[in-house]
Amino acid sequence: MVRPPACCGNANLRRGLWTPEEDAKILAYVSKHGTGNWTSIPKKAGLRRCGKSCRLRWNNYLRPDLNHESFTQQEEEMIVRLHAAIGSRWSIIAQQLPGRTDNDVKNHWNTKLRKKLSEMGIDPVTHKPFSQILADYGNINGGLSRPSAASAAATRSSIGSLSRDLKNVAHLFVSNNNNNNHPDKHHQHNYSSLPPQSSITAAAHFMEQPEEILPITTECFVGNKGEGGGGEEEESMDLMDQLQAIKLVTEAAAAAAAAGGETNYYNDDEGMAAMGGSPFPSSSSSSSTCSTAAAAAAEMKKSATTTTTATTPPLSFSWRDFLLEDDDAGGGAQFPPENDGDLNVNNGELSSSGEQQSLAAAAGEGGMSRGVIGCSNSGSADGGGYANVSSFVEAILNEDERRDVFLDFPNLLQDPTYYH
DNA sequence: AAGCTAGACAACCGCGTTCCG
DNA sequence: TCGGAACGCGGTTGTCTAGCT
Repeated sequence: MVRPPACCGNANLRRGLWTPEEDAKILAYVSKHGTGNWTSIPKKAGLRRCGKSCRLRWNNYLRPDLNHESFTQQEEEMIVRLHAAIGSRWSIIAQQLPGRTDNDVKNHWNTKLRKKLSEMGIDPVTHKPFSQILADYGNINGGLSRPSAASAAATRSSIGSLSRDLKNVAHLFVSNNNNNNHPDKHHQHNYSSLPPQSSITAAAHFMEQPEEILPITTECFVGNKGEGGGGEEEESMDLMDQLQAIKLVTEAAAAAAAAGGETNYYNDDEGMAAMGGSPFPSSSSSSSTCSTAAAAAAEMKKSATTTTTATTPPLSFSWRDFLLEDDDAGGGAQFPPENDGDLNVNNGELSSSGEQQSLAAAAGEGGMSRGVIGCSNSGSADGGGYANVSSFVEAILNEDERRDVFLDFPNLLQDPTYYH
């Protein structure tokens, strides 16, 4: 029999949905004192909740830097791609989506994206077509014939080398950015001497080396996290570094495609049709193949100021990209996707102006449904309903509390990193 | 109008990890 | 070094709403 957590075992503690009054209390308290020890916060704030519940409420809903609007197309792409790469590591995926929590991402995946993929005939777990899974199953039973061994091996080789290359590029990234993060000098590749742009060249070069055959699995990305003491592999690469590696390689693939005159824009009408009958609207520019942080930031800033522009390139995204077909698929599905897989900068609309949006997101009309502040779920796709409403925090705090907060902590409601 | 159902999402639970005395 | 508390994370459940019959 497992003993319930001490903080939650008290029968006098409230559970269930939060009331606006409770939200106001915790907001007022955190505004003044920050988020220290969560177990003591409910008591000090006058809440009959356990600390864990308070922390969850704060992290998942009340934090001023959260984006309460519906997920954008770019965010959905990011989620699906990252899920294909690393599986249900929601917190890591959420880190790539400013203003989103792991719970947000997880819920959105479970309610929307998984279903979308399934409707497209793609297994949301393996990101392979159901038909291929069935075919593979048949193969296991000695059934269906496969394409020529030569072509299959070639494809497998390129994928295998890619998985290795991801690690190599990640090391490059690590050595370029952390300088001394890797204790083992053996892993400090020469590429660290290359300028940042050269990483793309290096990555592209890696992708042409088929001499090693390694299966590409999620373990290629997460297997050596070192979590729980299980990291036997000598290269204990941080997952965020791995994500950066994915980014680099996808950039390299995009650059290679561009050099070869290939584009992947709207090249999958079938997939688009499956997603709802039309290509995704190009709600913002995400054309960045920029390789430097400065360029990415500039791109992000640019896109943040435009919602729709006729001149911005169409979204370089195909749902086929999300297929993780292996050897005999032959349908153009590749990993990584050909187009730009920039993991960090695609959400310009959320980042630079994100805090203002998130502050305003859940207040205003429709922001108080279900008796819980901010459960608007209005899903206004253009966010127009949020532009001029008072902030989310303001909506919760009453007049006096608000005044106190602004007087005592003028930066609180403007700096999303205030608490961290 | 009432009942039913599916969708959406907030919140909880349990477990592993990290922190700290 | 050890043990307990705190924290973080992923899976699951609960609750509410909207739409349909």
